[in-house]
Amino acid sequence: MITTQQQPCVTVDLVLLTLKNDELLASLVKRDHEPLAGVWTLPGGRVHPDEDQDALGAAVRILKAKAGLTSPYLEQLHTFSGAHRDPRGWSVSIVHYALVPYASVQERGNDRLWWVPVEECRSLPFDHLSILRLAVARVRSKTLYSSLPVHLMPKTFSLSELQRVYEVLLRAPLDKRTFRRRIEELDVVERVPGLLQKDGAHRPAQQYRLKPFRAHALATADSNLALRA
Amino acid sequence: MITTQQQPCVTVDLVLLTLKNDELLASLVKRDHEPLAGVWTLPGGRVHPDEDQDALGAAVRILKAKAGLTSPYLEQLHTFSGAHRDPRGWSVSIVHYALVPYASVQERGNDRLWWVPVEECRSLPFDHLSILRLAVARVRSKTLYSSLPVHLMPKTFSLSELQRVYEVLLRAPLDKRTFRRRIEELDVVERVPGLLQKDGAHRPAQQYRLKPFRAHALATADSNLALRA
DNA sequence: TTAATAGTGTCTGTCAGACACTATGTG
DNA sequence: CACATAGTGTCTGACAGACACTATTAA
Repeated sequence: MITTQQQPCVTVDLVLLTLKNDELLASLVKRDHEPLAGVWTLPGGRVHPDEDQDALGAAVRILKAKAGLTSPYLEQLHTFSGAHRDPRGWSVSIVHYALVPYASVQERGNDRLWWVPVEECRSLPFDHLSILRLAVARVRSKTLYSSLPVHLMPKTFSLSELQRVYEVLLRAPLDKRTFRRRIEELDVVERVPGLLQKDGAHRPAQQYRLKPFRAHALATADSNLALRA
Repeated sequence: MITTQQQPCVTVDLVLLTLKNDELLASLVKRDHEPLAGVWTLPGGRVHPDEDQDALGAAVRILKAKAGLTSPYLEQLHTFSGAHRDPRGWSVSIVHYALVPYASVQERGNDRLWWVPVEECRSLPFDHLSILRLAVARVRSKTLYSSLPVHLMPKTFSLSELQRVYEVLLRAPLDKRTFRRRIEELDVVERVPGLLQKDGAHRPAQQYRLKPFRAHALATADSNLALRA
């Protein structure tokens, strides 16, 4: 493989995010090849032209292989490239980010995944720290004006729980009335008829779920365009 | 690994946009190689690992080579990839978009560039029409909340001219007072001291220019994050 | 009853839109 | 002067934030 050097190596890396105990977590895997075998990095892998339709397809495949997840919210983030990001030479990483409910992470308990609070990630190999930071920034930014965080929720949830998730992502308290008005306008969740959550000495909460047609949003491009147009 | 063929071809394509006579124009070039030699497409080319630092560097090089332009607003748009977008096989295009003042297009008059009103682009080879549409949508979207369109303006301009550009991009009339309040808040342009534009039987207009530190914005990532944080 | 959280009614300050007004040039 | 465009003052309706209030459960 002397000429492979001429053509850049094309990979897909993933930033897999979930929320547990009011903390945003990212998943890392242990590298099994050199260079840096045994070091924790973002999950990723080469594109397989023979089996992947496109980069999104590769992301789906890698997500399935490394995390056992099949249909979370998945969107292209940015493409990182250059001569110096990987010691093996000029490389391209088409980075995608995914949001997963912590419940589905637990279901498919996967020892090879390590979930780290994003705030505690201070160093990662290659350019993976910048990648992680960009993904987190993107999610926080979209949280300001979209319903993106619903993809971090379990199948059903209360509006108070959803508000808590927004507050964690935005690192600021939100007003209950304002929050509920916004969510209603966004029109992405619906009441689960008759389902209440009783969990303590207080009024039970109406349960909500993602509206069906939004449930498997695989955004291939800037889906926020529609929101503001 | 027998597999140089297996490695996808990595290219950078450009959506070069300018504004002339109240119309948004995109630039096309005539392909000089097969397949589709002689057909008009978006400018682009392979990444040159030996001379390009990264994809942005390749974009800058291609922009210089094909359009003679050196420092317009340039930003990564999206990466298009897959087995079916190019007959030669699995390919990756890291698409960037650039905004250029029509004045600088004229200076470096380049016969090989054809400027087409984006509304009139009804078909392009490969997936270039989707690419063009996404770029235009991105620019229009950012116009709603950012100062992006200033990069389409000549060195100095009046606020009325800038408003006209916003109106063309948004395809809607804007209120003068509201527009000027917004531009002032964005804090990206400054008065050119004492410079007035006299062009008719009416009060002359104060000239403005980009604030210096923003003049050469080469965004490597989502620069709109900062705007909304 | 109290405590705790769910959910609603409603006031108010802010601000975008609307638009009338003034300013300043040419002919 | 008339006319055209530049630029400003200011009113107002809509709405986000604030917060008090009611609702409903367990203990």
